[in-house]
Amino acid sequence: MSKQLDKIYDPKAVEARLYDFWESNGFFHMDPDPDKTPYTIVMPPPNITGQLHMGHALDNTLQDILIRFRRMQGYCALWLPGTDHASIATEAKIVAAMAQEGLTKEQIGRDEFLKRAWEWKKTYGDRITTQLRKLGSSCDWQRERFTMDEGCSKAVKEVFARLYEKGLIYRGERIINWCPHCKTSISDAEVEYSEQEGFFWHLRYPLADGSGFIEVATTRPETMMGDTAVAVHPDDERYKHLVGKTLILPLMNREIPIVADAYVDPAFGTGAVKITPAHDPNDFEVGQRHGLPVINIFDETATVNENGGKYCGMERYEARKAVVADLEAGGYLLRVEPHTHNVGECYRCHTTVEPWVSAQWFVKMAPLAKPAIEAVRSGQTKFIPERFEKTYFNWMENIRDWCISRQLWWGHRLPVWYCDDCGETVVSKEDTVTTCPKCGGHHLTQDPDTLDTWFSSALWPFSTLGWPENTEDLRCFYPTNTLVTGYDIIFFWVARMIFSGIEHMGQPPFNTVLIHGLVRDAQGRKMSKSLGNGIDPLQEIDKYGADALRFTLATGNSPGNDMRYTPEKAEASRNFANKIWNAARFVLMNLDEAEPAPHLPQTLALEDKWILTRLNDVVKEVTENLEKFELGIAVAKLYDFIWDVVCDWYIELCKARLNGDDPAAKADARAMLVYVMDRLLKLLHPFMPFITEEIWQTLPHEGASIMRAPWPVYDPALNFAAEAAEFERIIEAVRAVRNRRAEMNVAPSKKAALYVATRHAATFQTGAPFFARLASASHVTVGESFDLPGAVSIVTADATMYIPMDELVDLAAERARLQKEKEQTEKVLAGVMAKLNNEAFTSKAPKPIVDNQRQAAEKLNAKLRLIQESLAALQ
RNA sequence: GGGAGCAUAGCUCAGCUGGUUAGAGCACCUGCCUUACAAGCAGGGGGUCACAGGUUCGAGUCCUGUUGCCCCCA
Repeated sequence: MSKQLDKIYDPKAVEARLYDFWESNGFFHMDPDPDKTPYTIVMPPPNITGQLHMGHALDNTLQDILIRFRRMQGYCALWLPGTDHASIATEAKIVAAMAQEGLTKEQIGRDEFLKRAWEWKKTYGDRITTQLRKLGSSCDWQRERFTMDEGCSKAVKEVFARLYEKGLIYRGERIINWCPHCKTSISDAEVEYSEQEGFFWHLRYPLADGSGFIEVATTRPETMMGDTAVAVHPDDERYKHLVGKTLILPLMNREIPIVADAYVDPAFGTGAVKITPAHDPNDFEVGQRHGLPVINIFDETATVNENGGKYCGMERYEARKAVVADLEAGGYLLRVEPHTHNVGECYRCHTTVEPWVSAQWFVKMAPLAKPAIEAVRSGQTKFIPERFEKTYFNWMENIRDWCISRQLWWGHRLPVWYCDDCGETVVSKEDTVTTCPKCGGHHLTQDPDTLDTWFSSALWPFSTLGWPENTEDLRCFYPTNTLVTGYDIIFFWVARMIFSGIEHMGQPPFNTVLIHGLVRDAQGRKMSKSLGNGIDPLQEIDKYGADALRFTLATGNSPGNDMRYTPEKAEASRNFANKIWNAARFVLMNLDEAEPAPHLPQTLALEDKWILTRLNDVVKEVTENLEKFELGIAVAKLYDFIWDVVCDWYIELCKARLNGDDPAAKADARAMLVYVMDRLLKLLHPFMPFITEEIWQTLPHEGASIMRAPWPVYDPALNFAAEAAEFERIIEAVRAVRNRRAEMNVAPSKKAALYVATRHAATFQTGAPFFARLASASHVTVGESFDLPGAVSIVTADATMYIPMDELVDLAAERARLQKEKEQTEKVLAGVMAKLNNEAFTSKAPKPIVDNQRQAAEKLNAKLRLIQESLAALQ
């Protein structure tokens, strides 16, 4: 015995050590290599505010599996990591932290605030990357990037300037989504809608000429101070005669027109809608069409401003109460009915968003969306699963211009200056602009706003590779290959990367988007901070090991689907790790000091040919599954093969030779075990990197690390289909004996002689030692037939086996059992024969399927014959 | 209102382009400390694959409809 392993695998003892070993040896690093095909993944950069959560764990596990697989396959495999400045999320956290000290950002000013933000980045940015290391992520840390580092900032300015010059970025006074808590605009994608119980207030707006009134219904009475019209459908007979007349806006005593607009649904409510262009996106458009004034009644905190008359200074919900009370007092409130409606919330702080008119910067989407749609339509970029392409098309085809300016301080400041002298707008890639290109003035002020955090993320696949410089990295690794991410950020990020890549690089940023779902809790609920049901992956790593966590996440996963995480699954994965560990212990304890590197022995036993054939199949299938991104299927196959085939059978089979007297056979068995383990560890390495490395290093091996070892390849020379099938006969017979003994409650320790009557004498002669070891046979006799009255008989398609155990045999029970087995076999055979006797089946079904059924029938017939013989012998 | 997904063993889920007698893990039952592993070994019970039609030689798998549950978009 050369080395010894503990009885139980202890992840804590190996993970940190192996990670350091990999990282310090540069095994994660990849330089452009003209002799290799590149394979690139850019990591979705986690926010610097974040802790590693299950979503990250899943996302990065999948990426790591793919990159380790491709690296072993010999690709120039680069996984580029980094973090995101997450403007709004980070700023909110810093503001909250400052509030603890009783400070506001206005008090300390922009420069001081940014200083704090960078300190924050320094403190918390490293936390998440440390956590990614614990997971085993084999990303190239030498290339780690940050969305606000120098290179990314340069790319941002470059893109902004280019798009501005092309007229694809513009500034405009528009209605946008405003978060009164974060005090910034947000994009359409950043608004989440939720159903809320509310009310429909029916109001009476009197006609100016005193001839009556119009009834309007609204969910937001407090916005009435900003009403500038009432709209009805042009074909609505009820109101046709009123169009063009004016109404007196209650409480405000302002005259507003009645307009006709097809936007109004006559069947909804009263068919008359109050129009508040400043505070409703649809009303804004109606207002545009009819040239209505826009009266903004809220300030940046959604508090009523001076346009709101006596309600000035009231917060929006307070104003609602006051307005409703006054309407009621004035006789304008007709009735109130309950009503559920969709309310938009800020995706960061969940404050109800206020539609608000303000001057913002936008990206003109139509020209960018068109080629981005085409790239997916043509298959240049594929989504897995494909159905997400529909989601993507639907969004891209109905996309509105992207509001990119944010009234925040943490982020990329707009590269825009305004000339104080002549009012010129200057966009520049330079850090500062001192002279106005129009009037030559020197008084320029930079726009105080920053960019939407997703503006820089959209450039991630090329900004991280050196763009706008034409670097070697960029030439080698762009376009990247696979983007792995959740369906929840297809709009935020994936779509924007695609159009950005096409616009600035001339081709889409990746060819495959592998979409995964959410990791939910045991009850299927979304893990969330507010529910407190989040499971900390680091705690799970601590309990079960990183490999077990990874294995769990990979096993339960199929593309696009959510999964549940339960500790029981992690436990099962840990048990699997321990199983491999112990298999390795067994191999190890049989090895000599001087055991050579993995190789095949000169002489292959029948069981060797069987396992090599099976292994070969697994190599082929797992490789294919991984290439098709069927990671969950690949890992399940490995699990089954390693546990059920190698551990439960092959290792047990090898014990016959290892414990025998033939030194040559012993050496062969040892070599085979080393060879098989070597292959298995390699196949499993992408999923369970730590334990596979630890074992691989202990066993004879070639190379410095398993993570740089070559991926196993299917070898036609090692395909022994006929011998493998021959060996399966033995396995089937062993199973049948065990089964029979278990039924009879015979303890394994109670050995008994076994007589095998078969036409495959040679095969069963070879299998004799296995019956002894695996089927509690004290002695095995193989022959053509035996006359053993009163013995227990066991029938397979290839053999009838007898165990003389007189004291245990109840002849009547034995007959009943055989009768039952006979009936069962007949039933199955009948099903098969029904197919074979069906002319339509034999003529139309593919030949292999028909042959398969023929063989099945043959086997069943053989078995039936043997059962009948046994029954006859019992008479 | 538009679109997508899911429904398979008690629980969690596989089942890829239709093809042996529908699988796994956990749970359950029986027997085992067989010198790698009790986090284990051997065996077992348990499913009208949501429902109703259809296509096909053949449907858990494809089509249509129904029901239920979730999700996204407006």
